[in-house]
Amino acid sequence: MADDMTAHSFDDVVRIEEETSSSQTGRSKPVRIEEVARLADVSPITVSRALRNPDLVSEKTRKRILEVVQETGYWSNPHASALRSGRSSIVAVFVSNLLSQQYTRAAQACAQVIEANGLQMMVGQTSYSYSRELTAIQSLRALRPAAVFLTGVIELEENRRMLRDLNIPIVESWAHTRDPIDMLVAFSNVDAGRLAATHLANRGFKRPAFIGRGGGRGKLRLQGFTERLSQRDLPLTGSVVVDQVESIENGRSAYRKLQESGVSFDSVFCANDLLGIGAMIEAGAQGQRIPEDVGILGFGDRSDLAALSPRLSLVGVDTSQIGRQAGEMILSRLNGEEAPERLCVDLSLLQGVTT
Amino acid sequence: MADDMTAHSFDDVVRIEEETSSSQTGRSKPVRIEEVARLADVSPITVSRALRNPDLVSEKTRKRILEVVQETGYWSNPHASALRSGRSSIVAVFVSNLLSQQYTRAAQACAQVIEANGLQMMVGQTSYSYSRELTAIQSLRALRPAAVFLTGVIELEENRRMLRDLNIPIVESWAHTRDPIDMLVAFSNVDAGRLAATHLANRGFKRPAFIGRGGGRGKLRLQGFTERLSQRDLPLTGSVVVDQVESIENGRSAYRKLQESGVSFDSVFCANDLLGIGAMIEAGAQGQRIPEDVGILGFGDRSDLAALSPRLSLVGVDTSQIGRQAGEMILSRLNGEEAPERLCVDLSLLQGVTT
DNA sequence: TTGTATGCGTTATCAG
DNA sequence: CTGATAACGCATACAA
Repeated sequence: MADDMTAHSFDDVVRIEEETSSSQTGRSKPVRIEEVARLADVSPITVSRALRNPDLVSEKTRKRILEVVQETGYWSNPHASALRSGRSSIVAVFVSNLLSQQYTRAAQACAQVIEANGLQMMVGQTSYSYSRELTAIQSLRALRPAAVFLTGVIELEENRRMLRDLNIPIVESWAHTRDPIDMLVAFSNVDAGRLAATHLANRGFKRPAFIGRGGGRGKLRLQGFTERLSQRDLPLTGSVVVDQVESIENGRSAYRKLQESGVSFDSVFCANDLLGIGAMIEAGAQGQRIPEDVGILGFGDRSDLAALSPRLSLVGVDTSQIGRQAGEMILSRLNGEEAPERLCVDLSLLQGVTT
Repeated sequence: MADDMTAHSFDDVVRIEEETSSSQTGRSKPVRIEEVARLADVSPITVSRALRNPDLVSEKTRKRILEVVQETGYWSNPHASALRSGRSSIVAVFVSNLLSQQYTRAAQACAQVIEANGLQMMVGQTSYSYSRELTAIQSLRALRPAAVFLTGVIELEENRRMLRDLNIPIVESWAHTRDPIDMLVAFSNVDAGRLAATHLANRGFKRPAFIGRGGGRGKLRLQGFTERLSQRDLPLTGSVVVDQVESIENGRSAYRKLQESGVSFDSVFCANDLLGIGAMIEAGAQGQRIPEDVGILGFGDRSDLAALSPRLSLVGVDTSQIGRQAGEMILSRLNGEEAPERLCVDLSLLQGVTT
């Protein structure tokens, strides 16, 4: 089969010419502030001010300067700026995993907020590893970032201190913690479990079960789930703890495992992204009617799961809201305004057809 | 339901103390090259050389310098370095969409390669928009990146020129094009279609159909599919063109649409990530046996789809290979070595149970 | 409101 | 192989 695949064809890439190119092209040397100053007939420092603190420059000169900036396409050299001021316009964002949309969605939302304000986002990956975390923080520290946003909470005291010593706005997120390094945007994983239990109880299910990870956030979700169930005088009928939660297949097998355990459940709270979809698919494949025979409730990022499997009911978090909030907190602080130290992001129930 | 959700609990975040902290902490002023030089009893420039061009410094002094660097935790200031040398250690990576694992997987792989060599990755998003592309490129240009990697091909001539004028290694990717700006890592979308057709033919299917996007790469995949089918004396039995390819639901509805079109097909090539899963689920839900009643063939990133739906057969690309190759090409060029101008990434067939 | 003098930390250049 | 000197482009501090 391979042999007839050797020659490859060229894909059609449309080549688009610009309409009226007003911008200078082919320029090898970037414009410097000095040239702008010369053309606007002011000193370099006035240009600098006109761009960073417009209020300090008279209406008239400012206008003239901005015109020249336009014409020349001047863009300040961020390295020179950072070197002199000791602070760059880079906001460092550390995601736990670049491959998980939960985190990239937050990063993206944060980027939108800060980029609108002339800051740039730099994404790094901590890979759930303390040592990677350390290296990432070290090299980013050298860049003198203006602020840091993390999709997680830093646990290692040494890494916490290193970040704190930067003396810049730091936003941790994703989970509550008693003493964040600086600011925090979180949702409660325990509440997620409670909300799931409340919902299943309200929908009239009597024998709820649980599928999820045994540690970390999964554990917390189970804790809230169990607690609220007992408040509603319902038993936790069964539970399956899984390690692998990366694929739909994991959800299917966990569901089968729950069945094999012999308990008689009428509903399941699947406390992790893909587990819910897997359980739904497996139940459907077995010919069970949903939600008449069994109710399935998932958990995860609202937008992700709604796109992936729009019929699934789920306890949802809006992770892009986390990123947006983080961005806004950072901006406030950089502008010298007050910013909340701790923000709580709402969980919500997204009603599909499975409960 | 909401009212009993107001109080939130603190999640258990383990706080970990470092064991034996040999590193200096609480240091507010970073060490400068001057101090290292003083302690090693050489001039600053020798320290600089010892770190960047060890060969130019004698074994003995180099050893002494590196010791001091270790002790002091010296890390060069990238801004000062970039300012003076006109080149930073940042590699700019532009992904079309941060939310698509296809691209982030490539970015991640590229990061692994370059970070091992002391470079840092900065991720930007072009969002499939020419103007976003322009802004992103402009602000990144200011950072004087060492190289650029794009998960796509730049079409707008003005943007192409801007990148070319940077005079640094540029890697485009994802599709073939006649004249890349500099280097290219691509796979052939037409070949993907050919490979799909060959596979279905070899497996004995007689009436293949197609589901995919009507434009861009989808079109190219259909082109190759049709061409190869006719070479094997098979008809294209039916085809459904969709715009939305973001969810499994889109795949399910496309499959129904194909059925409603009245044609009698025995297999489908779904030329986009989630369409294949959707078709597989829908066929299964209707009680059709796979692959006896109908064969389903997907297309996409190997690792993504294997994780999401391991049973689906698919024409796969290893997008992390694209990123890795790009990273290596960049490194070669930065080290003054020769690097290939164009690299072709293999497509492969991942055998699941659906064909 | 604007300008002058100076230095941020590094590396290119050239000399030894 | 090593060092002295200057310069990268901007923003702080202070003066006018």
